[in-house]
Amino acid sequence: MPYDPSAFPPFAVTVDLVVLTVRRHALCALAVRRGEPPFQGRWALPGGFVRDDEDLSQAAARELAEETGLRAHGPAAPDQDNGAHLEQLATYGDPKRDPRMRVVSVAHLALAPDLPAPRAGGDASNARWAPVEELLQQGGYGRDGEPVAPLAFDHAQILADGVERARSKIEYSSLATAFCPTEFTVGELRRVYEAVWGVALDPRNFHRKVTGTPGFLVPTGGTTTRQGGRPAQLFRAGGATLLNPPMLRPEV
Amino acid sequence: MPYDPSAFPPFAVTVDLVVLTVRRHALCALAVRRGEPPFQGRWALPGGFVRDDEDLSQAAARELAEETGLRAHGPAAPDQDNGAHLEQLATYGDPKRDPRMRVVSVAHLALAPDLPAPRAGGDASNARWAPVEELLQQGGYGRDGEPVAPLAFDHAQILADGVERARSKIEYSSLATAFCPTEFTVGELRRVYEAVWGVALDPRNFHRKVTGTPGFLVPTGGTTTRQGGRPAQLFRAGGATLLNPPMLRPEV
DNA sequence: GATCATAGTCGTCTTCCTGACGATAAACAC
DNA sequence: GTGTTTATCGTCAGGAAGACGACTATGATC
Repeated sequence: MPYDPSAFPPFAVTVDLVVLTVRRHALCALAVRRGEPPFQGRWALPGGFVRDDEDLSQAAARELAEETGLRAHGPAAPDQDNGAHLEQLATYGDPKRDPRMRVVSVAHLALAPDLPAPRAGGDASNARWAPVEELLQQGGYGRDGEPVAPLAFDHAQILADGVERARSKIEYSSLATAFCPTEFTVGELRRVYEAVWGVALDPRNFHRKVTGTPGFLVPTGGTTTRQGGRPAQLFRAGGATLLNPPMLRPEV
Repeated sequence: MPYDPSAFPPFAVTVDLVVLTVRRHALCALAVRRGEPPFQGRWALPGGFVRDDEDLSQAAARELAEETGLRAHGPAAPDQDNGAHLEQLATYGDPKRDPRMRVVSVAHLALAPDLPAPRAGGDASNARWAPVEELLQQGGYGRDGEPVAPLAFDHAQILADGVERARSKIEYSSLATAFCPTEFTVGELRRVYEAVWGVALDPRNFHRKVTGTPGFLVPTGGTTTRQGGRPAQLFRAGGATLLNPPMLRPEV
C-alpha cells in the first residue's frame, strides 16, 4: 500500500471504548489504569490502535474481546448469543488531544450485561467497573474519600457522550435488553431503565408498556423469584429493535 | 510533533460532507465531479484531507465554506446567521474503501437553506445539487435518460446514512428549520418535512402541532404571500432545539 | 402457621395528543 | 364576481400515558 507521506499529514487512528453495564442499580463503565505516560497511573477508557488491515468495527470488537472477553454484535444483529451490543459513537480528533502526536480516536459504545468481571491482560487491579457518575465528577472525591483524578485525555467527554447516547437510545429502541442476561424479568428491565436514567419508574405503567409493545418481549414460560417477592415471568428480547411509540423518559 | 512511524500504521484522515437542502420539493445533496483517479469523472461527496493543525469540525467547516460559501454553526448554536447546520455523522474506515491507501473518513452532515448555488472552485459544471433519490439509485437512469453511475468510493453509503440521520432527527428536534431561510411560513416548513420524509402531511394538524409547541416558532409579525393563496404569518426559529413530544412521521 | 414485607400483575380513570376532516379567511387569476 | 389556492381555526373520536387502587404469590419473621 504505497503512499506519498508529503501529500497528507499522517495520523494515528485508535478506537476507544465506552463499555457500559448496570451493576447494583448503577450505570457503570469499564475503566483501565494507564501503565505508561502520558497520564500514567490515571484511569482511562480501554482502547488501542487500529491495525493496518482492520475495519473500525473490527478493531473495536477486538479491543472489547481483549478487555472483557465479550463477543460483539452490531446494531442490526439480534441478541442471540451472550455478546454485547457494539456501535460506533463518534470520532474525536482535536490536534492536542494526545500530547505525543496527532491521534484521531473513533469511539465506540458497548452495552453489556453485568456478568463479566473485568480483565485487563489478566491484571484485575488495572481494570474496574466504576459508576459513571464517579468517573465523570471532575476533581471530586470518590466513595472511599480518595480524591478522584479526571479520566485521561478527553475520555471524560467521550464517556459523557456515550452515556448520553445510551440514555437517549433506550427511549426509542429495545437496546435496554442488551444490559440484561438472555432471560430476564420485567422488573429487571425496569431497574435497567431506572439505573441508566437515574429516575424511578412506576412498575405498573412500565409493565403495561413493555408487555404491550409487540415484538419487544417474548415470554419464555419460566418464572423466577431471584428478586424476592412474587415469582416473575421470564422474558427474552423480541425481534423488534425500534420502540414505537417510544418509552418516555420522565421530565425532571 | 515527533512520532515513531513503526509504532502504529499511518492513516490519511479526510472529512466528507453530506450537504442537504430542499429544492423544488425534493431533498437534494451536493455532489462534485471527481477530476482525477480513482473514480475520475464520477460524482462524489465533497471533502478533503484534514490538515495537521485542524480539529475535525474545523476541517468540515472549511470544506463546507470552500464548496458552498456557507458558514457553519454547530448543533448547539442557534440559527442566528444565515449559516448551515453542521454536525458529525459517522466515520468510515474500511481498509479497502480507497484503493490508493488507508483512508479514514469522518463524514459530516450539513443542512442548508435553498439559496446558495454550488461552486466547486468556481467551476459550476463540476458541482451540482442532485436529488438524493437520483444519487442513491445504483445503475439506474436519471431524469434525462442518461445512465447514472453510482457515487465514488463508499459515498452512496455515507449519503444514505446522512439522509437517514436527517430524516430521523427532524422528528424530535427543530432541525428542519435549518432548511428554511431566516423567516419562513408554516407551509414552507411543512414542505420541508414533506420533502425530507417523502410523504404528505395534513396542513391543519401540522399547523396545530408546530404553533402549539412552545419555543419552536417565534412569529416575526410579518406576512407573505410568496406561496400564493392567503397571506401566511412569518416565523423565525425559536430557541427550542428538542421537540417534545416529537413530530410523528407517518407509517407507510 | 399467622403475619409481614416484597415484588409482580391487572384495572380504572383522567388527561393529553394525534389523525381525520369540516369550515372559514384572504389573497390572486380570470 | 367566481374559482382556485393556501392559511388557519374548530370539532370529534381513538390511543397512550400518568396516577394510583387492588390483588397475588413468594420468602422472612415471630
